[in-house]
Amino acid sequence: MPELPEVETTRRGVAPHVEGRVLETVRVRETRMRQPVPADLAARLEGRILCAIRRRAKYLLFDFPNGTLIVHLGMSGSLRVLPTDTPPQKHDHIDLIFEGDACVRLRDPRRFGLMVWTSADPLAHPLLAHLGPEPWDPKFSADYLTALAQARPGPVKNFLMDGAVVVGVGNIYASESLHRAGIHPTRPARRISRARYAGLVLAVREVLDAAIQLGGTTLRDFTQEDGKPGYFRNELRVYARAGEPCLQCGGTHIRQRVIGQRMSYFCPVCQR
DNA sequence: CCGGACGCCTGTCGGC
DNA sequence: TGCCGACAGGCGTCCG
Repeated sequence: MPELPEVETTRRGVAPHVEGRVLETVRVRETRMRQPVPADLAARLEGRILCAIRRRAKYLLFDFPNGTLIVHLGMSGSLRVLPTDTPPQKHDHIDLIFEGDACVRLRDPRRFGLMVWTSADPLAHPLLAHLGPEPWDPKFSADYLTALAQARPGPVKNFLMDGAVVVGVGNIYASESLHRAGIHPTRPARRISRARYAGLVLAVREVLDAAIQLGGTTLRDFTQEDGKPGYFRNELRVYARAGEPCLQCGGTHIRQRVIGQRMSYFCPVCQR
């Protein structure tokens, strides 16, 4: 899926087309997602103005005057902005059709994503309430990571991908951030110094910022709102590069190994 | 409380 | 060429 940069890319791409516009029609072709798409979605949304699209972690929040549509892209989801008369293809599950011929279309082949409604504060919704800080939140600091890590004997990669620690860092950007910070992904989180966590905080922000600038990373399913892929794939230094030379040291080939049930990539020389 | 294993889905790819 | 298993960007749940 979309990790944070892909979700933010989607938000930035979609928002200018539809913010401030009336949502005229909701078309749901498939309700079977991670959670069922609510049957009353059209009744709640049609005729309402979309105030803004926010992002929290990997969730998109479509704010309407009467509540918020919470969208998650799962592993294979994407949103496109298309002319209203564009015929849907396989796995195009939901259309939000706005005035001015702008159709926001959700495609999600694996249906791990979701689209649910809340009339209350979306940040207090059970899906969002227990999430950790955004990567750019000052709270996400070396002191914070060092303190949390003391209770975490497991691999730092798992620690970094835990949404209660920091949000938005998935499998690609965990490997990339750890490589840039020179930290081995299997190193126990509690065995990492405050100084190295300071470097990791910077590395995470640097990688995510750069990825957002390039429209995210497309491995397979992800597309930007206009259908283009994310170009950060060309900037990946370790992810999916097993066997290739490390761009940092040049003399070592990138290893791959399953850590916490997820494939991980690292340079055994640059990362300790 | 924690981490680890597993399941949810479909599509694709590599090996035989 | 076809079949079959492994694997894929996430995350909630269950179990020990």
